[in-house]
Amino acid sequence: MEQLHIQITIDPALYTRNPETTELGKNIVSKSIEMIDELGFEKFTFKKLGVEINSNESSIYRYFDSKHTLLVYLTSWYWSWVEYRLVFSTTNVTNPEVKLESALALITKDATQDNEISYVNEMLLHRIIISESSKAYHTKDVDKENAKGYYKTYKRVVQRISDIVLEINQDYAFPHMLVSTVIEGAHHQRYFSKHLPALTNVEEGQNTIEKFYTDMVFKAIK
Amino acid sequence: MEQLHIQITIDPALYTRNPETTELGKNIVSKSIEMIDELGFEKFTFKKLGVEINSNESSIYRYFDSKHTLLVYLTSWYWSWVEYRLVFSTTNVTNPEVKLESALALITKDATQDNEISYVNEMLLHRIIISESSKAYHTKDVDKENAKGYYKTYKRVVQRISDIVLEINQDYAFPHMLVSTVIEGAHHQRYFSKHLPALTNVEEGQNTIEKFYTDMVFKAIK
DNA sequence: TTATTATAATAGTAATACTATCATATCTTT
DNA sequence: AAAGATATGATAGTATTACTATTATAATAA
Repeated sequence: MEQLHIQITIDPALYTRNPETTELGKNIVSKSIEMIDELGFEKFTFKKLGVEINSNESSIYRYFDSKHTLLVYLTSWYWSWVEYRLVFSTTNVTNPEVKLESALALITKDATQDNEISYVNEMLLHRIIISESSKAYHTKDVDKENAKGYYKTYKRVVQRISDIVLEINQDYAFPHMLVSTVIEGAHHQRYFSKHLPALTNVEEGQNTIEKFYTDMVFKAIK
Repeated sequence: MEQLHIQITIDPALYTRNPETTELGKNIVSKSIEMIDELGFEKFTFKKLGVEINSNESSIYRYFDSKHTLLVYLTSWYWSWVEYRLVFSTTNVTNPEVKLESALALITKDATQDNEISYVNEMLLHRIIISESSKAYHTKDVDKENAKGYYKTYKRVVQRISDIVLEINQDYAFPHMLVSTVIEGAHHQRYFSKHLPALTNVEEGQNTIEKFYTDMVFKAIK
């Protein structure tokens, strides 16, 4: 993709100090992605992160008030990034079928290295989203957090793709369900293919996940 | 459903002492379901459970060696229960389309109170599965635990329904993906309808989730 | 140069997820 | 009925977690 020097803007509700504005902040985001990928969210701690970036636990707390909000921040970042690429790849495309195909490719394809934003490793982030992101909203505080706008960017992506679905068939009754099923499903299938293959039919290097969901969606809305 | 006095058998790998064999064990299972539903998995602890059942933390550890294995135990129990009802509702049915419809109803419908096994509140358990069960396999230890058979019952349910799909269309290439997509999807949609309604099109009392997935599956495999 | 702000270092707290030990109650076997 | 085995309960202890609070120091802006 072209180098556009875009900036992903995150809702200030998700941080106490904006990590994008300082070196320390960017280190926190950058290294936390690596460490959550490596340790898993449960074993990742701000103390360990502090050691890795030669900083201090207390300094990290000035940017994020808990490791939970950091996770929500990362998922929000991820969905903003998806939204950007979604808009980029669908504007000026008139045929809604073609648009939907690009959109589905975007949400079902394996992420490839793509260094648009220097301090975020999008490939690792994608892996975190697959294995950890559901923990962001499976909390007893979902409703409170939803009210604060924590999940806005995810909802916006679902809305945009649902709109494309409705362009193709305005009478289809379940566009949001269909789109969120594909998004969550693609994550699950990718996780299952690695860890619980009995739950999938994924074949290496065959784009099975993309094929399966593209086929499913177009049949569903016809 | 008929009272058959069935017993759900759980793989001994999932407990250190079989909770079904003692009053204390049954209390642990019973009350843990209530408490996980109420507090969420993160805030639930063996200490709090001990207080509630007038027993002791250390006694609970004699049945389950961690709260994580207790969660896996509960999900395994749930899938065994689903499998039992699945077999019950599909044997002697010759038409595979009818079988698939029952199977889909079973995995997409809202659970109703059904006191077959006295000490397990299946309705609450279903709610736990919806909001907490993905935490059971989103661990860094999945592979190890999978090797120990922790997710066997879930896989068996997926296999059985996949077999029905293949009875209808033996050339369909993605039966396991389709079935696991529906199972996970139905849980997500039910959770979203309560907490993140922008991601669904659920309408109260309309069986939207069942309708959506039934429609989707039959179109997909044709 | 002073004032402001950011960061680092240290200490402290309540809770968590356990493990270990020992006493007591209960149940089984002879 | 006594002796032995087993289950449970009570208590204590540990390392770690997820923070909060305080103070010192370094870097930057007015």
